Amino acid sequence: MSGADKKRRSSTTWQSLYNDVSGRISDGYWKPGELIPKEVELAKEFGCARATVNRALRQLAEEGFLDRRRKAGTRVALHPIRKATLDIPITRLEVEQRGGEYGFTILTRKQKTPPKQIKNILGMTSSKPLYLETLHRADGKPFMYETRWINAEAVPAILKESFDNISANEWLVENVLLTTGEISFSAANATAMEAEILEINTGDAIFVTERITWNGPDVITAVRLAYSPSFKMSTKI
Amino acid sequence: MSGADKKRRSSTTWQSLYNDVSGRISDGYWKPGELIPKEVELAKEFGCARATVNRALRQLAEEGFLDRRRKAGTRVALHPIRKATLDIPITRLEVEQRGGEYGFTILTRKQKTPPKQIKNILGMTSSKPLYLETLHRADGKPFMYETRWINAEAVPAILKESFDNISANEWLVENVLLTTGEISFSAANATAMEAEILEINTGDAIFVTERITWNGPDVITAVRLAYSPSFKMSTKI
DNA sequence: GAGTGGTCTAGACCACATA
DNA sequence: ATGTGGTCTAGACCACTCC
Repeated sequence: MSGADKKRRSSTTWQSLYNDVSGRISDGYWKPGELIPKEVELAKEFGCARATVNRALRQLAEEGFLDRRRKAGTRVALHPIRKATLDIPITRLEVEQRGGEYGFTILTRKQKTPPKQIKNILGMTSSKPLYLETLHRADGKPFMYETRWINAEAVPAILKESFDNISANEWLVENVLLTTGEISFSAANATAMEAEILEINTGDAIFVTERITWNGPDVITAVRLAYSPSFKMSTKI
Repeated sequence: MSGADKKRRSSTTWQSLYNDVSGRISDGYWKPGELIPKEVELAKEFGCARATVNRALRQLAEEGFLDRRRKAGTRVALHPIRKATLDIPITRLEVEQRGGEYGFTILTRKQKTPPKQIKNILGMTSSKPLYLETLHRADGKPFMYETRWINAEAVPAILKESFDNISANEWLVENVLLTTGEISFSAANATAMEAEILEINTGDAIFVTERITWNGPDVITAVRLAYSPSFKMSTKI
């Protein structure tokens, strides 16, 4: 080996290995359910460090193409579960990304006793939660109708916010960081009231997302978003 | 330092660092938009290797909480875009995970000239694509109605498949690996025909997902799934 | 040009699941 | 008990960006 070679980087990057392994799966060289060589062997075959192999295989496992288990080794996934990643931006950005001009109106804002269903979600609170109804608009036209309950005990500062310039959505995102939550998507027929607010017909199919957000053990907010019928949520997989 | 200490693992793992950094963000020690210390500094502060810091910060960045750029450093995300990851299993598993017994019926199966809209998606093909309508059932009741176009040129083997024991969905997953695609979710009012098939009322809101799947440059399949009204898709974020 | 994150290496120990 | 992936370290070079 010449002196000029002694510092030559291996040309195997984790991404190139990722591609090579992908190729072997997609062209059937390794079949679903099959055990693939262990990290040390792949490292030797590709002339790179085991850490590099690990990086590539971990990525493929995260994406659902490989199943990895200690001692048992790495297998090609039998049922590659595709994972679709949806970005959930604040509504203002969602509208702006679609090229619309954002606006919103607070339709209702008061502290009130929640119905039992919401009470169960928010848990025991000594003070009444804040209830908000907001109509979000794109280019002046109704885009989405939001009904939200906020646990005033967990976020007392919100009672002082006017929401003149910032929606509850955005306020919470900026003031309550690192939350966890559950989100669901479904379809519903617009009620008469929803139809009037969104300027559509009663019974029109609307896309609904519901979210419950926690900060540690405390429920912060429960929200239902009813989108205008033309709404479509999409992503690459 | 005693001999017994010389091999003591550092107690800083990338996950503990992940939690520490998360904590500093959520309790406001580092605020949105703020530059946080560089990797070398954090490594020194936490007494670990830079690679460990990198692992923790990379994870937080992937999850949208940090913005990282070479030279510019690492900042707390201004608008932490939450990412919801949806698992898209094959329909059989989807039904079984909900505790139902899976069944399906092929309602239509023929090669035919597609409407213009589908032709645009599939691209120029010399042979007619395969058109399939499938009703998927859970415990015998309609669960989801699938209409699918398959590019017979890209997957000629599918013309020989009877689909007696395996749905088109599942066949494609097992035979065409490592695809890319686009997926969208929306709501629609059931047409009279859809209502009859799903045993619901015309106009009922149904949850619709549409997918286009590529294998490299070739479109493999375009499919529309119309779910029974009670369907709700949910995930943690 | 210079600073920061991105990645690779070689070696080591650890944790977990299987046999 | 043993084998495999999971992780950590210390050091190095690279690549992208901002100035």
